[in-house]
Amino acid sequence: MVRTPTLNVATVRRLKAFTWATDRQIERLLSHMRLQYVEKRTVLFNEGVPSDSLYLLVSGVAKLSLRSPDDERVLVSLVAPGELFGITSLMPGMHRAFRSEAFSDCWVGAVRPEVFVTTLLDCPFAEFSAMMEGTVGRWFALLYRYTHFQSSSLRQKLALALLELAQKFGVRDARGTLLILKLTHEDLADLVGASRQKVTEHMKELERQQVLLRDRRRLIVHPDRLRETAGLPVEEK
Amino acid sequence: MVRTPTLNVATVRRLKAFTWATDRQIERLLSHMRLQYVEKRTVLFNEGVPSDSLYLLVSGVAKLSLRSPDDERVLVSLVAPGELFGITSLMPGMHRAFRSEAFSDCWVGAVRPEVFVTTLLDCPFAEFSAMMEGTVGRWFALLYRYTHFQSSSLRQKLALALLELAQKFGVRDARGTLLILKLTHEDLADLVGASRQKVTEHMKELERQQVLLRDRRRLIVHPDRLRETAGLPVEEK
DNA sequence: GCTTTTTTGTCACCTGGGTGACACATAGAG
DNA sequence: CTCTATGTGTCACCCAGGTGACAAAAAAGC
Repeated sequence: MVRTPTLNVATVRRLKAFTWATDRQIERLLSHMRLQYVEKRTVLFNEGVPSDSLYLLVSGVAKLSLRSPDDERVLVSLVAPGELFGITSLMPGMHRAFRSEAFSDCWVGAVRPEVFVTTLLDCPFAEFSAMMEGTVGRWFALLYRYTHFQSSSLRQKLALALLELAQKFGVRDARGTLLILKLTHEDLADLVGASRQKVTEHMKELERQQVLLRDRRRLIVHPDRLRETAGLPVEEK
Repeated sequence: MVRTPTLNVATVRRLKAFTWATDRQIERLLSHMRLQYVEKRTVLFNEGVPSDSLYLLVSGVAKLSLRSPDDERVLVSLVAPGELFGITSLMPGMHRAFRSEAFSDCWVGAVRPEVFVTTLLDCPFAEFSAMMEGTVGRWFALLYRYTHFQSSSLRQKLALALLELAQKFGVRDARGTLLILKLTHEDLADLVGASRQKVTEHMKELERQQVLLRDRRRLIVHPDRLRETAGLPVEEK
């Protein structure tokens, strides 16, 4: 049988969590936290599902991972006791970026993100949340790209990078999405961490496959086909 | 000659920046923002320097990059007009993670992070900042690792991953830093995106080089030597 | 326009790391 | 203490992508 750990201010302090908060704040937070036991290998949440809870790892080790195009698991990070995870819940309407599962038997505390923010910061959740999105939201996109790079071929990395560029610099055009930047193959190579020569080869190939085309030194890409060559689920939005 | 753009509420709205803020808030923010012209290829800040400003890209394209062990530049991201960058300034005492330079001629607006937070969120900067560190700080470490993976050999990736694990799960020990986890080579392989076999080979080699040693299934690492094999500057802290 | 510089396209060749296969070691489970 | 499952060590072989080299094509100066 597993003994339920006591979760009080002293425990939280020992875990070095919320070091900036006062005892009173932590007490209030704990009163809203539900403690749960998660057995090794059990999935706590999956990537893609709406994120409505924020978690504190009390004991054990948790694991964040994602599924690559070729259905392998990429281990993104191991979570140590005292760490918060499931942070996508702090941004409005965001879905889980990673799957979380217990790497060893764990005790985790779950809170609603609104409660977390209002008790610890005394500021409306909606505002905080918008602020987070406006500031660190972009960095999540980066993390997303890089974690997905991990298990991808050069072709897929290129597609992923071009997709990100299309989101940032793209304008709709009769022929697709026009990137309002003049990028050399060398820039792209630096972006995906490859050699210029191979980028040239793959770009040529992508052009041949009608995934993109070039008008002088401007690129026009076809996001859906890019998404396909990147090996992403062709999501509709 | 370059014409200075006007920076008013309408411009900000057009850029789709701070969409959640009220006109009044934006006005106040703008009154504290100093606009500057950055010529193509000019460095705005370098990685490692203290971060005391937050930037809004008004026009042009900015570039974030980092220097890899073998002195190549990794292009981390291209910044589009309307994006905020230099976000490390929102976390207490953090240094710049990337170098930022103008990819094309740019106009950027700079604000002090305290002003940014207090005008847009009406909450003490110190608290917000601590909150950011406690929540998204960990993700920065991840981003750091992944961006550095980009240009690294498997050996270096392993060293980088072990360093991160040492920070999270390490306890000091007579022989070095003991990782309080039982990790298989397969786990490590998943973490660095490599095959189990090669991880075995490299771990053996690292053991031979006294970078780490094993006590049954527990690892004891030597952070300084890891940092060295990872190709990081051997920082003292 | 003409010249210089920067990009692009394509080779041939090399190498780090992936794959499959299998023996050995270790650790839980009973 | 034995049995079984899971992890480790080491092969031989293969391939994606790096490297260097160079010609053709575009841009950028002037």
